[in-house]
Amino acid sequence: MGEEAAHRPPNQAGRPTLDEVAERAGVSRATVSRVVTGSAGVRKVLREKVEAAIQELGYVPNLAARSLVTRRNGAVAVLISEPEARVFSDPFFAQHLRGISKELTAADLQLVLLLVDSPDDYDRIGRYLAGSHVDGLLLFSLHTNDPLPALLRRAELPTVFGGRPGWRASAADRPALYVDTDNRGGAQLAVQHLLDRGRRRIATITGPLDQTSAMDRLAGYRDLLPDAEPSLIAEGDFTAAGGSKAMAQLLEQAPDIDGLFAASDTMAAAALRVLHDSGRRVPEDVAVVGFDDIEPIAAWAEPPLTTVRQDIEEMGRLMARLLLSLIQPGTMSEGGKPYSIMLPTRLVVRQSA
Amino acid sequence: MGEEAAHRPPNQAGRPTLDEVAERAGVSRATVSRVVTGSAGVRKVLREKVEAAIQELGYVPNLAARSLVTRRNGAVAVLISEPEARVFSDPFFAQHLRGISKELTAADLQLVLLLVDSPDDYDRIGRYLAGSHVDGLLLFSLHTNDPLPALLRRAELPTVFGGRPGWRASAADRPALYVDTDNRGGAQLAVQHLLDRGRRRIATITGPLDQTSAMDRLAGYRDLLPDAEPSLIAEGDFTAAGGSKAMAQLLEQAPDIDGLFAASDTMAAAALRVLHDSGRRVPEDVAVVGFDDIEPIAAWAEPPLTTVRQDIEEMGRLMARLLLSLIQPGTMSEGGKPYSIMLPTRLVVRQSA
DNA sequence: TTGAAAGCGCTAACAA
DNA sequence: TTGTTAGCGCTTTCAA
Repeated sequence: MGEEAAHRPPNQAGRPTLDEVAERAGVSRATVSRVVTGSAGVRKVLREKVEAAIQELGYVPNLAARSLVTRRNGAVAVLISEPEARVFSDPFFAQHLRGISKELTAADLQLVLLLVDSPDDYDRIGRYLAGSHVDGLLLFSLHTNDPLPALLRRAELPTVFGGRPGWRASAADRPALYVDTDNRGGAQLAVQHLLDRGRRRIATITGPLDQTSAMDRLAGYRDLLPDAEPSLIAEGDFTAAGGSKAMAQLLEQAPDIDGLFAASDTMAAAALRVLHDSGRRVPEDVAVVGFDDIEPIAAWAEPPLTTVRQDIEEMGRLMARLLLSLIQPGTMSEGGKPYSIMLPTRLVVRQSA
Repeated sequence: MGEEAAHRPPNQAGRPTLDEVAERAGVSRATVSRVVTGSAGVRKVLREKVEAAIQELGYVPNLAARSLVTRRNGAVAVLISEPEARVFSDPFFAQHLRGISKELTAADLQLVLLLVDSPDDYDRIGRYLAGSHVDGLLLFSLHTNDPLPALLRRAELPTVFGGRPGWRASAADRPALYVDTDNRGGAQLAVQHLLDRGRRRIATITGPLDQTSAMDRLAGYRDLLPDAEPSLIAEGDFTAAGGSKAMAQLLEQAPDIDGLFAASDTMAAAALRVLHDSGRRVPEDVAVVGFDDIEPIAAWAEPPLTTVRQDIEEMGRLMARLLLSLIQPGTMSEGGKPYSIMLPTRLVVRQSA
């Protein structure tokens, strides 16, 4: 009972604290802290003593304690707000995450994944984001009517968007930072390729038109085909089911089409099947170009898809880097202000067009 | 200069603290804390006063401060240790994550995603896990020679495995908790279906045999075909490329096969293509059964794949629930000890067999 | 270059 | 039922 230790709860799973390291190394807490944080001004002798003690004890700093005083959390949230099944029917987000993870890892930041499932989640997410648990936010897949931007304005969290956000910014807002694929240019590439192949009745299956990526791809189509009749355009939703439906609709409205630009590989693959079932040959009767270049879909489609490649992993990496420049202003090599980024696309020619 | 506030750094983005709420509500810090944590014993009058103050100030508790004293973090790590591209060529992990996220969300826990990319990462991951930043760990995709288990033993973190771990436990270890699919039973389902269809020369393409899921699926095949010759078995790696190669090898070794069980849909789809290119018809000449039932692959294969369905999202959900029972012993409804779980599979019959 | 000491925001004994 | 008080483990002035 007289034992000091008996009164204290065991520290976290018996892990050593900074004080214990200090005692072992025969220095003060402050010195150990300096060594751990890598700040200058510790003599080599002492530093080595401390490092040895850290090694022997297996000391690992407690992040909670640290961020309580530094007001930094060493963590970044990734928020994916896509209630539809689409998210999980293609590896789009997985690739993004990989890119993000690589970059964050290099900066020693943790990735906290926030998935929005139902509208109820917005509340919880809002609380979390406001709770100063993360230093920044990477935000995906906004539909134009998404309630998230409002939440964000309150949280005042450094944020980078994946894909150009679609809402009208009010004059007071800072411009949103984003990383996007050149969707419009990519669509132009696709349509130009179809034109080069001699196609003249070129239809398109769009994504959901409340997303900028879908809108931009349609805009690219229209750039080259300003006079396309409405019957050549069908709205899909980036899913296979939506692609099938849109393709069937096109075939009904314009049975004489000889080219198709589908705004995603998933929809293109579905269209391929509908075309096949209708007795049309690809590419002989109808040439098809997709978008994304998602390998298991595009390369293994029947026939393999000609498609517009976007580098998703690179997008993720750049998003992370942009966010880092926001929350660690000194760290980044570039001196200038951070800018939104538009990544180029390129055409991958396989057999469908 | 005489101002108190002038000496203090602004608190996190100007966010109110517990003290400010207390002052505003005219109560003590402790009372506010009681209200916030929902612990009993606060009069209704005071509670309402506090709640009003919280509302007005927009107070959100600082998690770092809280976990510093509670020694709980309100976060769970998901560690995916799969250096190969496979992870990102099928939606396997995305589905898992969704299930996990749902369950964790309900328990108000955050999901911290840890991705292992290169061997160097193990070090960082080990440090993170040891740094008491998370309350538990969900661990995926262990190969039998994975260095992770050793790291874990040191970290002493409550852990649930996705898929039965493959290493030999030493007697001293607690048995590992895991959630797995009945891989062996599923494989039996697949082979039995081929037998029922009258196939007699049934080959299999396995996964990488340093993973238990692959080993178990092969065991299921052998259960029904104990006399299968070695030439009917080819090792793949769950990827499309590996599936193609294995299929080509099988065709060479045993050109007369009339049935195939591929241990993943991705490999089955690749095999389909090789079979097609070799002039064989599916299912007439060779009937094919896959494993997973990953929709965009299985349903859209040519022809659509008959396959063994495993409920991946449910696996994720159960993993999370199991972990919760470990780290919140009181909370779970079941009184008993936590057990490893084996999920059933079922055959989805489409056109390939 | 080093150490002493204050305090980050919160919870949880303990007292009242 | 409420308030007082003592830290959780760490960084960071400030003095020595």
